[in-house]
Amino acid sequence: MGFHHPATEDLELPAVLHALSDPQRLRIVRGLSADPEPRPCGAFDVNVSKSTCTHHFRVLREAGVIEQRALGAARLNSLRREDLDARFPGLLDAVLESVPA
Amino acid sequence: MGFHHPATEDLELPAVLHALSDPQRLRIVRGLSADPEPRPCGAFDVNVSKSTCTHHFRVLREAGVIEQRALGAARLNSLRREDLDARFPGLLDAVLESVPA
DNA sequence: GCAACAGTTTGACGATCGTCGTACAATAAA
DNA sequence: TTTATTGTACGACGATCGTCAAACTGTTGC
Repeated sequence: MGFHHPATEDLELPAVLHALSDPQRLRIVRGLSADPEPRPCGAFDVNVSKSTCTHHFRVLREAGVIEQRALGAARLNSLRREDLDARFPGLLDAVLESVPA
Repeated sequence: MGFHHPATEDLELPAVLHALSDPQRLRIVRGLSADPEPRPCGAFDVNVSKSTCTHHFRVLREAGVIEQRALGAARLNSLRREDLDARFPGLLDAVLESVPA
């Protein structure tokens, strides 16, 4: 419950880059960008266990890449695109537009 | 001596992001961007030991962020800006233009 | 109430990371 | 030929990482 979301001005570049440097998390962010509709953790194409999933979403949240909002038992995840663009202009777009490999 | 530099088309986003996610390496890249003149490892504002320095330059090189060219005993480091821009347009600029914290 | 569902917490595991010191190789300068 | 200078190679160290399974909390629905 103690969901900590860093303030926009507290976002740190190394933390954001590290959060984005993992393939699984990159896939989460890509999915969230393709369809910005906030949705629960289970609704992502991530083939790892539940606990690993929790871990990845926490890394993304604590770096300030995503926002997690509780809705009942679920956690609605959304991209903090505005905050990221304000703090690191062009970064998210550059990451997302890179050839999907 | 077996300096391995990945080909442009082999650059991988997670590896590049990981290479850039360390403060020391970020400082190296920033310095190399501020003054693109190729220069030896010792000419950087990095306060770690020699061996750690070698390590950081290798991570950057193997991710394809920098190029290392031997000149006598020294290793001339330069930014692979064109290759990075070709493979991940806008990424390096976004990283470098983010507020220097 | 009870079962199913959605995530978290904890603890563990091997792997990688950032760091160092020492020893080494190669070049440059004396 | 010595003696610096520049950087690499090789362990080593504690810390963090990505992963999992098991147990748990909280919600939804019967």
